[in-house]
Amino acid sequence: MVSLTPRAERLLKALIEQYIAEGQPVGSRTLVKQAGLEFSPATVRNIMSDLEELGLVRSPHTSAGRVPTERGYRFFVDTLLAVQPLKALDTTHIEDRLLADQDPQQLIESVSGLLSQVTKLTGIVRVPRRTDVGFLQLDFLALSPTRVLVILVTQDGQVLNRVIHPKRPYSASELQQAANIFNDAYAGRSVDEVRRSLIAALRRDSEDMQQILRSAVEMAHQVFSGEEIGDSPLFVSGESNLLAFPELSNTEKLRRLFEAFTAKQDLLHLLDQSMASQGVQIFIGAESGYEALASCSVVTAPYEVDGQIVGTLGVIGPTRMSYDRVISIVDVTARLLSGALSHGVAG
Amino acid sequence: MVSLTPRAERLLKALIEQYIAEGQPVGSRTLVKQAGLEFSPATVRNIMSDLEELGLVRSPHTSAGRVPTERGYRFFVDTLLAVQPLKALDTTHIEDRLLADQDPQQLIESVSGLLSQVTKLTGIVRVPRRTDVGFLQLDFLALSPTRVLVILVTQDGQVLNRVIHPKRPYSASELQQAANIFNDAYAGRSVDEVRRSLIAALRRDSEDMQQILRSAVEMAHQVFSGEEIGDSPLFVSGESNLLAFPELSNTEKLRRLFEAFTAKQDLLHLLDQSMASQGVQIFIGAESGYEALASCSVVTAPYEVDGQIVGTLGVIGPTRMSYDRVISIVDVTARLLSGALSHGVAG
DNA sequence: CCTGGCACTCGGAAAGTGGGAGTGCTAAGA
DNA sequence: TCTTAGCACTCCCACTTTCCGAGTGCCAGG
Repeated sequence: MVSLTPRAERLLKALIEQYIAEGQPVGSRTLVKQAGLEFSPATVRNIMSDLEELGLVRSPHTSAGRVPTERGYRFFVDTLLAVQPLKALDTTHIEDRLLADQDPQQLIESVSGLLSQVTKLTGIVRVPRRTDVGFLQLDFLALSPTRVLVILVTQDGQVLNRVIHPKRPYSASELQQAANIFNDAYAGRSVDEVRRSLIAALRRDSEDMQQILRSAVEMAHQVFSGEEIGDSPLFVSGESNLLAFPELSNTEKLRRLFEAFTAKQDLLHLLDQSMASQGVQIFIGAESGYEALASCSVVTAPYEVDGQIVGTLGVIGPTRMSYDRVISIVDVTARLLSGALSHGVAG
Repeated sequence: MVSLTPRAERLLKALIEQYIAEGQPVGSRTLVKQAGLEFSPATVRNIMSDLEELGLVRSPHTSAGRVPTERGYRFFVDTLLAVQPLKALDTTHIEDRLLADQDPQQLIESVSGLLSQVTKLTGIVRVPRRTDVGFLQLDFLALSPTRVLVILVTQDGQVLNRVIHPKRPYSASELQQAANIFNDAYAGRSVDEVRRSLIAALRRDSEDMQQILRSAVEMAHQVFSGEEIGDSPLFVSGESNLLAFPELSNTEKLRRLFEAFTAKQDLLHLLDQSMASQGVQIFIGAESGYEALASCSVVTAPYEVDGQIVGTLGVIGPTRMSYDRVISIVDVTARLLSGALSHGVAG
């Protein structure tokens, strides 16, 4: 939409890079020196004035240099930024960290920590709990006469457990039998299907069922109706990295941000959006639409299992972040995670 | 050790209470007015001078009022503080929150959130994973030809699971048989015992064993040797509450503190100490022995299951915290949690 | 031993100052 | 027409100065 002369583009790029590196408003003289431009500060001033009219930069005050606006960052990211591939060193570092951990669930959880360590920002990962996953097995174990441990296993290896308090005591063999009947009845169906059938079965007249299956259905229902299945938890790591940025150290802003990390609601919505599209997505400042994320940018990328997008990971930092580096890290991490997960499932 | 005249005690108490409430150095005049003392500011000054010599208060500078020292807080907590019982309202609030959640593991986890919400400080809970707990059942489930899900259940209802990659593929019935043999062999022993026997069994010549048991032992070993059992995770909630305190907003201090929350190592050690003794324990400032906790106090209390201490919970806040309130909240929460857990196990 | 009085100290807010970085504008040069 | 040097101007920031008030310590009298 905005079109600039090549020279103006070059200038804007240099300005933003300088500002990202130093965090100080950039003046015409510094810019000429730093970027090795072949025209004079006066010319730079003229061009910067144009850029200011276009809303790509602004001066905090008359005698300060220029600072990128959110629109400026957006233009920079869309048009000027050539994301170069990560150094092999970094890639292997990430790869090593991802391969060290074999259990898919743990793997995904550890990724937020990995992202925060590599970027020195805050890492976030939305963990999928697919509800179309296959049901594998249910177990009833008596812990005490009134407490039964129900263990639900899905075909992708998730294990969910819950302690329930049945109406009457069951013997170990009764529980065993109930589990067997239940497993036979529901083998191979998806978790969603099982949940629906359970609800239907509970509505139906209990006379239709064997007494023992009836009990099994009742107990199983308490696990299948739990929030854990289909719930999408969010892992956030490295919040304290953000304390290092002076532009965020405004206590009120920081407080809001940290509350958003705790509440997670806004972040979840944001990551949902990201899940709808492929590749790296970038939300700069107000673009995210959440007040708490003002003066922050979020870089996200979905990850896949066997070609299907199942979750999102990303990084949160100040708008003044090293976009090229962060983008490539997020991108590579998403790819490597997808690979590790698909690999894991396949063999 | 230190003994004060009743008047000096009264003065110190009033001073500390005032300082806790306002956060500003307390002058002689304010103290007289605020605490309704029947002697003059000059007298108060004399007494404060004595208190300063004893190291219980200090002035930030010549013409400021007095501020409690850590020693002063310690004396206050040990001698002057009469912890009044919590209002019934608060108690029932905590009680409700604790009863809402039935699963012991979740219950314990939610307590840190509860503590942080009620105190507006940071809540911490050390979750026990006792290794002397009884082994209940092991399951082997084939996820794919090369991936076996191992599920370990203890008698207190903990469920641990791990995906392993056995050397050769096993059929479902082989796995079932292996689990049966294993469960028969180790039924009723403690997790620790099982772990030890597994190691011993692996050392012994494999000729002694049935081939199938040998496989079971090898696979089980990978789960029992995992760090999860006997590992003691730590839950921390409400870190961002601490952002509200000006005395901590020094960025460097805050950073250290948040890093301690992430690393958890120091906190774990501290809570271990607390677990060794009964009742509420208070660590004021440097008493904790951890640099990161400077100008913070930690109030902890162990909680029990059936009369035996299994874990610790507590609150971290600035040294200038409302000790009486925090102490009673921590105390009540520990008692109620103990009750809820013991109740749960018993019936 | 308490208390009023008084001199003293010190921090912090308010106001003043100078320097420097940076701008916009203008006019001359390419 | 575009670029550039020059210059006046602006404004922040860091520094100093000033001033006030809160608070202290000490002394002398009750």
